[in-house]
Amino acid sequence: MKTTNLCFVSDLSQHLGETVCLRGWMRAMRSSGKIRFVEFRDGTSTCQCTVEASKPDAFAALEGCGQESSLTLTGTVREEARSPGGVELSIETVEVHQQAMEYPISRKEHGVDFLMQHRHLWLRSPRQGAILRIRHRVITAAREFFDQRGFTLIDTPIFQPGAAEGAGTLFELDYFGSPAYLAQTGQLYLETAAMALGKVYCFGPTFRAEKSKTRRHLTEFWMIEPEIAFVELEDLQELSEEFLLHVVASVLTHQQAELEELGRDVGALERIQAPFPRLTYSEAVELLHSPELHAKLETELAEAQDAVAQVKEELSQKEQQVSQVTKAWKVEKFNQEIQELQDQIRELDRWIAHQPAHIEDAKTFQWGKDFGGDEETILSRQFESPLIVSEYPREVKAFYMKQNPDDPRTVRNLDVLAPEGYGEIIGGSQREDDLDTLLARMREEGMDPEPYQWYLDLRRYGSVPHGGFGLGIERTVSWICGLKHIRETIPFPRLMGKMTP
RNA sequence: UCCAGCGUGGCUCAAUGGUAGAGCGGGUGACUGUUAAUCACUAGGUUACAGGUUCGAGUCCUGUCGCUGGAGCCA
Repeated sequence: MKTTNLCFVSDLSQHLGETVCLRGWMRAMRSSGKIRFVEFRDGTSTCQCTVEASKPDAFAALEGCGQESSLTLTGTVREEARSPGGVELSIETVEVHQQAMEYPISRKEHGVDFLMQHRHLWLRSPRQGAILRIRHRVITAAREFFDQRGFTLIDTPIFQPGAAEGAGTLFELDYFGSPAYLAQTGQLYLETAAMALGKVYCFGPTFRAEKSKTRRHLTEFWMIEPEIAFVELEDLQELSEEFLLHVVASVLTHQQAELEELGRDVGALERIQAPFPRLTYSEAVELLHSPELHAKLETELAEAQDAVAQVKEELSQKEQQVSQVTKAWKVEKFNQEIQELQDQIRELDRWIAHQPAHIEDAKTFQWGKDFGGDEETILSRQFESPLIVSEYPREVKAFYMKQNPDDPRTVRNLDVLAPEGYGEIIGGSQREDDLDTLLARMREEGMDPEPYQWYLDLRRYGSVPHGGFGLGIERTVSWICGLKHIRETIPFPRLMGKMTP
């Protein structure tokens, strides 16, 4: 498409006084008789454009254009205090590519179900755009981190013959008459590549058939997994720390505008610093049992009750204000805010109601159990930086994790828990590199070693200490963006019972 | 799989068991500085579905389906 002086909205302010051409979509149009205001977006940003009746062709061209009509606009750029953003395009000519009518997503509030059914259009909204840009930054920063350290990208297969972990969580499919499964990790293959190239990573989709309907789960998500020869648990702890610091710093450097669009508390991200707190599983259990923690949880409970009182105060103020408002849509806006406050109160109340049970669970937590979401939340909320928990009981972890030489009850693994209660974003381990120990462990799990001969070969031919971890992209994005639900972190989320669009 | 909550115009929501309504969005018209513009007029409904109770059901009861959140499992 031939255009002259093509320009993007994001750098409009560098073209003051010039005649430029913008291509994009109409987000909204307001009219005041002889002047029309076009809110215009082109994928980089949004700006206000105006056209006056003194330009009859351009003025008429916008007639009948609904929200999301596609347009090419030419006009002059000028400073304008009355325009949001301070810059405005005075339109000279309008080319309408397509007149859109009755765009389903209005600028009012919508329910989640409706938005999810219109996910293909929902992506056009500013908030979703901001999340997708941050997702891109997280992925770019993650790859950059490993690339700069001499890692080689290895693509592991998505069709896989069996499970690395529990088989019940895999999607089974028919592979020319034989059962096959969608990958839930590239790890076993990655280990072979680490023995070939030393430092490797994979980045791809992974699939879990878990029937989880929560704000933290997808059935299809993306994971980046490094795997390194000649490393032990302590090296992995350090690597995961440097890795997360790099990703967070990169987002803070490049995506301030997006974090602001999302209303993210940037301070919480800025306060993250090395060294991250490190606890062994046993220390974490001790922490759960400690009276200091219980006292702190009691304090949190009291604070939450104060918070409820505060929100209720705010609520009654709003309810008073609403009676003085006459415009119907403003009343409705107030009602929406009131609704939100009531939701907040309900959530806090639920948290308060469960808190005694949480404290009790923490007190009575038994060594040997895996941490549930509640324990993870309690632990990670004690720190401002991500928390590294290592050396879990062997029974609750996968067969390939290296047995702890100092304590055969535990393995040399690590989980990294994001702050603010976002839970596990990294899971990994040093791998069992001794053939006999690994075989014994597989027998313990009732696994047939036969299909794993290729994997066991790594322990026969030049075995070395090695390990790696996996970072869930969506959980990381969810945490960095401060989102309530993981479904907004991926363009087309796959959830239990949801495949379209 | 289990527990809880919710299904009313395209969207967001109202409606003591008694005539189904508002705002937004759509359409028509007015307005040269709008910021979810404003104002006037207008079209739009088998209240998720199937039974039941009742003189009368959007509202009460039973079942089905769908959605949402949580548990378990996990990144």
